[in-house]
Amino acid sequence: MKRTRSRKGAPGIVEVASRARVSPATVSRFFTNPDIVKGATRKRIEQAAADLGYIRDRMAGAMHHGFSGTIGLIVPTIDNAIFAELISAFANRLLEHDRTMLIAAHGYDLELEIGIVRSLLERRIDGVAVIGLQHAAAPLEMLATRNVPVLATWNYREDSKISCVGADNFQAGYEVAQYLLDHGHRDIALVFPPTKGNDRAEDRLLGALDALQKDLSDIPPDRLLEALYDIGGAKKAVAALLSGNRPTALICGNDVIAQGAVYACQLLGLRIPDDISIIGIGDFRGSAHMEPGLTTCRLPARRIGEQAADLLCRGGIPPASAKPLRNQVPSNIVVRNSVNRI
Amino acid sequence: MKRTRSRKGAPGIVEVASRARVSPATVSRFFTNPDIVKGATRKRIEQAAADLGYIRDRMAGAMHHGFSGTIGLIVPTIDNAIFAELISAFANRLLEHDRTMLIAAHGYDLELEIGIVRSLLERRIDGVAVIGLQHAAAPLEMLATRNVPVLATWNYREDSKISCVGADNFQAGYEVAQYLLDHGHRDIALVFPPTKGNDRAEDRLLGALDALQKDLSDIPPDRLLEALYDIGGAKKAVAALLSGNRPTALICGNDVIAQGAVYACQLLGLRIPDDISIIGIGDFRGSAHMEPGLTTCRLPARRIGEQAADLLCRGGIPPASAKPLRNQVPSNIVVRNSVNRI
DNA sequence: AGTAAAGATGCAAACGTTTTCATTTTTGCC
DNA sequence: GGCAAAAATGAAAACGTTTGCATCTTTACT
Repeated sequence: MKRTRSRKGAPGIVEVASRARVSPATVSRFFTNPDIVKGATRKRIEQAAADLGYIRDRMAGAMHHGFSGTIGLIVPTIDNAIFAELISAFANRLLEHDRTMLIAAHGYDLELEIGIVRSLLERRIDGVAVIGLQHAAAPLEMLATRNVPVLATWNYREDSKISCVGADNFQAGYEVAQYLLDHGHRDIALVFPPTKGNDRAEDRLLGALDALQKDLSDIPPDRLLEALYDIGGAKKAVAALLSGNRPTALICGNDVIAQGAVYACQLLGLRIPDDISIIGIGDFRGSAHMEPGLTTCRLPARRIGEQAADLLCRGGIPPASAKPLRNQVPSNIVVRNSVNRI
Repeated sequence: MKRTRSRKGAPGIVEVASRARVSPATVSRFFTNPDIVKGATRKRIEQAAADLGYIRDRMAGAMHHGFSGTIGLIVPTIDNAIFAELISAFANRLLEHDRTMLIAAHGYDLELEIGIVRSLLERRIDGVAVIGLQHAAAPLEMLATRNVPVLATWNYREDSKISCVGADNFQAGYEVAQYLLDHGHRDIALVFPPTKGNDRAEDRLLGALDALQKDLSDIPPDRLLEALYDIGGAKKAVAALLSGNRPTALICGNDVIAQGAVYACQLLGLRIPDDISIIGIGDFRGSAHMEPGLTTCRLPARRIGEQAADLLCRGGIPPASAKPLRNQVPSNIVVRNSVNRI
């Protein structure tokens, strides 16, 4: 099983060193902390490294200080608008910090997380960001044992067990519901993804219900719909709902579902917002430009991603044993054209 | 700058070895190739490793054989439906191969690729997948020098300089144009992203033009529109186009643009396909479910991603000096409801 | 000009595996 | 039961850096 294809062509630090007529140690110092080598020497090393096309081997370095310069990101899914902006922002910000991102998806199956965490740990990640606050104990323990900082993103709770940066999803749910109430809606249906293992969706739903139950009697069960986490599924579910006696407004657990709902309406020839109002949560890419523009609760994904990256890179995350760090980013309703006053 | 937080809690192969009363070498063998250690010993090692919560350190391993178990993926953008399915499929398949994915985006700026490649190389990636066939020379050279296999995905050309797996984008462009011609359209406008540095878009455009020019005289310049790579931009551009004397059909460089075009029509109160036909390229997530369902040319992103991962993991990619490997995956028109016969 | 402190550099020992080679144990066979 | 061959294991040398300590230069100050 000998691989013929080897890293043979690659010059190492010692080649650079001998070409620059210094010791390997100095070359190493030059790369980690250029200021401590004298100007003249620095020039020579720079030149030698350039001539040879030297590329650092961070793995070898990581053997010592234990830091690989790699940060993990575990998301439920990549193939979806939901986390795209977060992932993107996170990755770009990591790059600015001279880190790289190891990413993996578990498809909303929290049990898979353990395998992923293990795989990341084997690669010596310096830290890991996850989505949401709800996770199996095992992976968290594994990370804690090895003192790898973990940061939950996307959702914020003031009583979170682990450090988090995100928006208060309960409040987001509350706000959209309140918004509809404020606009005179009284017959409101909710379309949400399965909340099992998904604290974001759960919190939103709870928030919405909380607001609604203040003004309304209990929500009849047929006004609470479960839709799978994609446009097609939501479209079908909503189409079914709307064929019957229909509510005046829809709260969608996220913008992807809202998009499906909008399509369902168009399919049925219902005008939005005249015949029915729709509000989403998330403000994903595309929500602004669809027709009609989707009124939704904006969760600042970019900001969350960037903050998460900064925190993880700067090492500002307290160990698992200490009080978690909790950063809340604000969410806010952005009103467009999918909700009517009645 | 001493970090207090260390990997101290982590047992190594030697701890496992002594607990199992074998040499470290045997433990190592157990993990790389379990079959060559005797059943009884195997049990003991298994047990010891479990007791200690041992996790392999692939970095240390990589120091020898040079393979890190990490594959890079460089995409123009993550935050976009375009590559989401590809990325997702690629990542999942890598996981099955027990590899992890290092991903980075350059935002359609090929000059940034060099920095990314360098950063990946520093982490000793075993291979890298890129999008499209057009790339700056420097990063490619860097990779070739170090014998890191490179695979271009998404686009296929029979004369590609580097190994590739993808669909023939020229043909895809040709097909959608031909499809419109077959449906009686003669006044056709094209909405494409900037083709500079984007061989996929360029090939599609060339293909479409090729088909059109067989049947039509030259395309008047006002029928060729450039739209930015996002829904909002496309929507605006198309809305402007359609306010004037409008074509009977639109060829969109990809489904994202098509989506923007659809919204533009809805904004203007144009019915699709009665007032205007729209065809896309890509068949991204959501295209099937929008209203109307988008007729488009399907590029099998999932398949491309999986093939790419397989190729990269199995080591089936010829060195840069040899004849490239070229895998074409078929594209095909999927007809839905956005094109009319006239 | 002389000396102590500060600044640069070199030496060599890590880091945690894998792997070659040598050695020991087991197996198959007469 | 003994012997050769095969299988399993062990010892130790890598892999390419970083870093503490030691050494050699330079600087700053009297």
